[in-house]
Amino acid sequence: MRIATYNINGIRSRLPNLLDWLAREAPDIVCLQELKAESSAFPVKDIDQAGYQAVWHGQKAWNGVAILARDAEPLEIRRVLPEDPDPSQSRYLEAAVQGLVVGCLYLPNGNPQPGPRFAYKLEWMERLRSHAQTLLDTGHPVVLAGDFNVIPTDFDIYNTRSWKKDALLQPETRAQFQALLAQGWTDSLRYLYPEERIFTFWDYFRHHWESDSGLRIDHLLISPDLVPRLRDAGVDRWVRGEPKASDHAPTWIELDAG
DNA sequence: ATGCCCGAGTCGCTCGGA
Repeated sequence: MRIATYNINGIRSRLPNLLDWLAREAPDIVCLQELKAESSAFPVKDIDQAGYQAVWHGQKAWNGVAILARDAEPLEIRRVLPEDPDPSQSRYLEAAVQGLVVGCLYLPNGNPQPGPRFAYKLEWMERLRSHAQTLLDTGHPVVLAGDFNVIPTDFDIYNTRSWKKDALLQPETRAQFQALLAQGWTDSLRYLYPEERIFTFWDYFRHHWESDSGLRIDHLLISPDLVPRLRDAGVDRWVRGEPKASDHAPTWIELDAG
């Protein structure tokens, strides 16, 4: 079973890219972020014709998350992070699907830093950590997947020179991410490929895709009981090279049947 | 120290993204 996370950066303008990817890679479960569309504008019919059922939580212009399942129905558990500092932002969606609990998240960017946006990011991470502990305590197999907007280490970025002040790699940001992992979560891609340079995002500036100057910020964290089932992980880089591509590439894990 | 390249809405500009 393959589970993917993909920051689509506008589902309306990039629906063809999404459908091409679904048709070619056929992931079983998909977490989408940055729909940039209201819930009423979610392309249910196209997703259905592609063979997927979905739950989604949109928002006008910004944010927005969805969980898709191929030939299965995702059962919504919640559509807001408990005690979210600003629940008007659609950044979290959780569903039960294929015997898993899947949390789809779009963590705040946090720039400029310092400032209220960065404070909101750290507060959100605090709330995520609290909820993540609750999920672990249930004993269910859980995948937390999404755009974390966290560069875990300097090995996860092509070069830190022009990013020193960026919210994505500040010590406080990294400490929060490490504290999350310390609860018992596994960063699946890094776990399987500790020595590989892996990127999931290349910004539109300065020909960063062409020079492979990327970041690893899209993550799939798995609960302890899923580690023995972790078969493989990767990034569908070809998607980033398509015309009108999102600045993120789909990132996935493969799990053995439970 | 700032812009670069994008999508979306307020629409020919600003804002947020990362």
